[in-house]
Amino acid sequence: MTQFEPITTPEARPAGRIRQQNRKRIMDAATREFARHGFRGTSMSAIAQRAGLPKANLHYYFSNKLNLYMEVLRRILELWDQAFGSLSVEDDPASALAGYIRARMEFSRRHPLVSKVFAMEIISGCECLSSYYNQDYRVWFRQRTAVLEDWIRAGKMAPVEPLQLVFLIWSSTKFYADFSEHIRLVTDQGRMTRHDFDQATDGLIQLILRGCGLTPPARPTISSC
Amino acid sequence: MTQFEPITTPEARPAGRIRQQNRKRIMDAATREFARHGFRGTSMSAIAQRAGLPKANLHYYFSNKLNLYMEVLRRILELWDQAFGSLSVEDDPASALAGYIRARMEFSRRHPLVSKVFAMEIISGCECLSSYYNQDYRVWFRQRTAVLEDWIRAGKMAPVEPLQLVFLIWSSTKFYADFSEHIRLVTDQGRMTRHDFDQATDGLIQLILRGCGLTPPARPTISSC
DNA sequence: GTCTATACTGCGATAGAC
DNA sequence: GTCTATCGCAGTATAGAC
Repeated sequence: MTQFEPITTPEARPAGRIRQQNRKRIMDAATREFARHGFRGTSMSAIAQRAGLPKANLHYYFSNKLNLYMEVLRRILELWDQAFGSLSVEDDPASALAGYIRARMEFSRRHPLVSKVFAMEIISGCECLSSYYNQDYRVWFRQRTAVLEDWIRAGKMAPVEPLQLVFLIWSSTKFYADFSEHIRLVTDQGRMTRHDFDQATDGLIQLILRGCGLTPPARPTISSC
Repeated sequence: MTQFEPITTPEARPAGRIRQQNRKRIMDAATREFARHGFRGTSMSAIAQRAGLPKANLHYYFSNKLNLYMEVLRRILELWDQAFGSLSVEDDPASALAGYIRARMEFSRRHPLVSKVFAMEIISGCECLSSYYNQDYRVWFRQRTAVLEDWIRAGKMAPVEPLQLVFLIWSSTKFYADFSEHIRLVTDQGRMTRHDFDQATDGLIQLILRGCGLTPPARPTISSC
């Protein structure tokens, strides 16, 4: 099914530009709404309004609400997989962990809505995500903790419970996306700037690496103040 | 308005036992539902069903859905205030921070639903909580970070950005309540036991305190294995 | 392929019998 | 004070004109 195959069967149709554009418009709008109100709390009309389309139109692109939601989740998981490379035993623990924290913070900064949809789904009980957990993720996760165990066994870092460390990094970085409103209200400032994020990232790296008995590597100061 | 005042005016009525019981039943049921589906995603009928009451009955105890939600939030904030004492400059940083982390983890273990309602509300944009943030909380929060600053200035701990440290503790402990389903699916085990929580708590204390340049105090091993 | 009109369901909330 | 019946409305989804 290449892009240049002649349009014959309806299924194989490579979906016109307008269709793809509208699908994206809808999914972007849906992401915003789902991030704020979760699956049940979101209405198709709200999504339609945000996408600038009549609500009946959504059913032309997505068979139903659940289908749209699943597509949004699927796109999120793709983004996710792209964003975080895998750790390797050969890596230097300090720079590998720092890189991981940095990548996660960058994700929180660039895709806060995506992170929120994910958070909502998990808090709601993972009904739509459980299939995903059963597949590749658990393997990917074990591989990650296994690397940490190897590092500890080799004396490269303090004997930290790998699971706890991964959870710590997960939660502390995700926090800056999911609870941005909490941060905004507590600090009494506007939304965090790129610079704020950089500082928070460096601080987290310092804290966590020191917590693991590691010294943070020289931070790549591309900054321009 | 004591408990023994004669029943005269309707407002001052000390609200019969049954009424108080039913209110609690409803609020408990509501907490479960709100924790799972957020404000918009929760229906009054679902709450009624869980509480074992006809849905019209809820409107007898709470004027409307928003009112019920706000009451649930208010009860949560009370619990919150009770749970976490305030830090003092005189305290020993290590044991004070350890105590704080322990208190938060204990809260996550005992009140996961409460934590989830709170998380949902924040992710949804804090529309109902913003008034709370404007009042005492910000002061309470500043006082807390100020103590950290004092400790750092006195050379009692490493120069960590206080805000980041508080956020780190907030997120890493809240994680065990809000993302319990994620943990369950990743670890492929049942719900975390009390013992699991104790281990996670100790691990977190180790990691965070070392990250702050502190040595964890001897942990109060009341355990009985 | 796209929009308008509408069917049908379940929601929050209320009226009124008891 | 409590329950049954029901209203009005917003929700998802579809039918059918164009």
